[in-house]
Amino acid sequence: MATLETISSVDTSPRHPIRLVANRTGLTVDLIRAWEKRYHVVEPARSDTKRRLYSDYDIERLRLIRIAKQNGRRLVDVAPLTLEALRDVVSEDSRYEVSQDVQAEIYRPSWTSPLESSESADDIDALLFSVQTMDQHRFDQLLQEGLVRQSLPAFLQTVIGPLLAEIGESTRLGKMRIAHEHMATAHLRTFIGALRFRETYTGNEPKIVITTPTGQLHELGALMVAALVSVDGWLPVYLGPNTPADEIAACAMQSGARAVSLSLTYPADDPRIPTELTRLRSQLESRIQVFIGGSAASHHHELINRLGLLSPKSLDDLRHSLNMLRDNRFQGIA
Amino acid sequence: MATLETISSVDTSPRHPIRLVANRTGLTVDLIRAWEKRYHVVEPARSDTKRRLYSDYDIERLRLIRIAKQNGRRLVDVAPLTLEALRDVVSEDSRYEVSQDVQAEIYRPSWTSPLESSESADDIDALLFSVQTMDQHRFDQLLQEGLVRQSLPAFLQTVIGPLLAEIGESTRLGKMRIAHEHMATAHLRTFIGALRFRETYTGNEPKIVITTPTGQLHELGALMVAALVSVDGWLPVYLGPNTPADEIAACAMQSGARAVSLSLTYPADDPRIPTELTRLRSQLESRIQVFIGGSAASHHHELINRLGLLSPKSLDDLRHSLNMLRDNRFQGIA
DNA sequence: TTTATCTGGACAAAACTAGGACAAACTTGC
DNA sequence: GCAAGTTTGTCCTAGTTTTGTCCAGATAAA
Repeated sequence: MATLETISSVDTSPRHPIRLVANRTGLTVDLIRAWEKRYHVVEPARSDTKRRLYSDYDIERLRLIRIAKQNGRRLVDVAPLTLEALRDVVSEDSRYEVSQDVQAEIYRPSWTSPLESSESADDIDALLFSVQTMDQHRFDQLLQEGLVRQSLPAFLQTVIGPLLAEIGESTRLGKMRIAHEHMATAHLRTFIGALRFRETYTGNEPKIVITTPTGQLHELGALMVAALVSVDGWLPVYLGPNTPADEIAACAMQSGARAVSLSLTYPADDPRIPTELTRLRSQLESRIQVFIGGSAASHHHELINRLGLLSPKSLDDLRHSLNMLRDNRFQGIA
Repeated sequence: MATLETISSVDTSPRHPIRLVANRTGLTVDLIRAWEKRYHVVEPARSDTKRRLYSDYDIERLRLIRIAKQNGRRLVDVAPLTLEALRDVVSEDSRYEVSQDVQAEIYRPSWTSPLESSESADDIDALLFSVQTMDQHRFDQLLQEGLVRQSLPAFLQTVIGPLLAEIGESTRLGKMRIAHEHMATAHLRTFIGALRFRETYTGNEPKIVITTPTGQLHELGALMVAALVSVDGWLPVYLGPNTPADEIAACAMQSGARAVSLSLTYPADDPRIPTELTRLRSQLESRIQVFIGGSAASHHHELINRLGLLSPKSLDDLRHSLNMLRDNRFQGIA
């Protein structure tokens, strides 16, 4: 099954009814027809009884147009664009949409906020509720729907991140059972894991090894990073949680990676962390950049500086650093 | 081995009356007949007195068609598809995308032969090779392809199970690095996790809580069980690894589960196991069955018997026990 | 006897189509 | 900053197709 390579050349054979298109894009049936009527956004083929039949190509375009609109683009402007052009536009916008949202809370500009922060908060509440009622199906469904409404980086940063924090906190305070947390974690693991396959793979991407060091058993942060970087044209080499420094180094070497990303969450003060990080840095070629993220990264600020590692302040910051590294605009320690 | 032939492909022998089919698929009796009348969705065999007799294959197809409809497909489009083709369609829908070229494979007329054991061995070798070369894409691709060739239960039992054992053994002997094992585990976690979405909910399925007890950190066995039981019309409530007995019990109660399945692998002789199992059994209503599986289950044979738990000898055995449990419930009192 | 299934057909609800109306939100020009 | 125009999402009507349910009379099973 050519999951990966076919995404770049999307199937144009018409076969999907309008209802399915609505499901997948998150648009209403009426709206899809209205767009066709007014701007010929898509011109689906017809069955012998005049029913519309859409191709995968059409669906992907509609999905992207929806996101472009959410980012403040006007329909007239994006309607005539090809799939490729749309991808560029959306990818371009996604670099700013998160930071815009942060500003929105402060300045509250009337013109646009790609995602209302209240909307994200509603999403999170709905997700938390489905966890508490152990409604797995609803939980998965909400995750899928949330992703349709915004781009992946925005979704990870405004919904998944806060959701994880909230679940952790609720469990710690006893507002939620451990069983609930486990269920949510297991489903998120599956969901985020599957995201990595959404993006294109050409074979020329620079590689980045992603994992957590020995003692760090929580992998969701690392997995989010893996999903995120693949959007920007990196190929994640994902090792799951709890990998010894020697193994990380060996893996980076064998795969020819340009960077390593580690996620630290719990326990924050594990005594093995300094040892492992030091060991890792010493075994890696100096051209390989090491990023440390996660809620516990700040506990090791000094160590990180001393070893010459990088500790991005947010996922967005990480993306930015990686983009520079990828484009060779980044001269690390030589 | 008797297990192999029973699970290698979905049973096509006709034996189920229409009522049972309706119960298992969530369709009404009338609707099943209407679909047959109009689109020849299924053409069941008949008894000597003209009663319809459906096979497991038919039931599985009907369930998938029901799901496909829910996703917005038209009956005309999905009615003529084979079971395999339907699986792909449903899988594609529930993930919004994935393979674009399934169609090409779908109409390939050749009926693939049930697994040759040598063929499985080849699959496993190829998979191991891709792990050793850290070729993630090849690894994922091989997993996908393997699944197309045989049914999910067969695939889990003949490929994934042995593969896991082999990887574990190779790592223990130093033939493979820990990094390789980690990469393989992480990808398998994603792959098997995603399988659960291929199947689905009518809302009436009996539930089964699936997890591993405190101290057992390996979740792949449990996850395989989750994927497996969903094929047979159970709704898995999956909690990931390392769940305390109290939490398992609470979860079973809140979700109204009919059964609990635990997987034991490593460490095999963890002293917490007896305590946890005893605690679990005492907190659960007696109508809830508890199944213990995994390579370390045999270390606790005596305990399992004493507590009245069940320890199926294989995945196939587990399926069988669960089918009996489920049908007792659906058939009700005669 | 009572309950379940069979066939064939009728009927109704749901979904889709085309064309158009309308109001809210946004832009533009002054 | 206001008025006039534009863009855009939603809704309505009326006619068609698709799909789910129900009925009647007959036969089989429990």
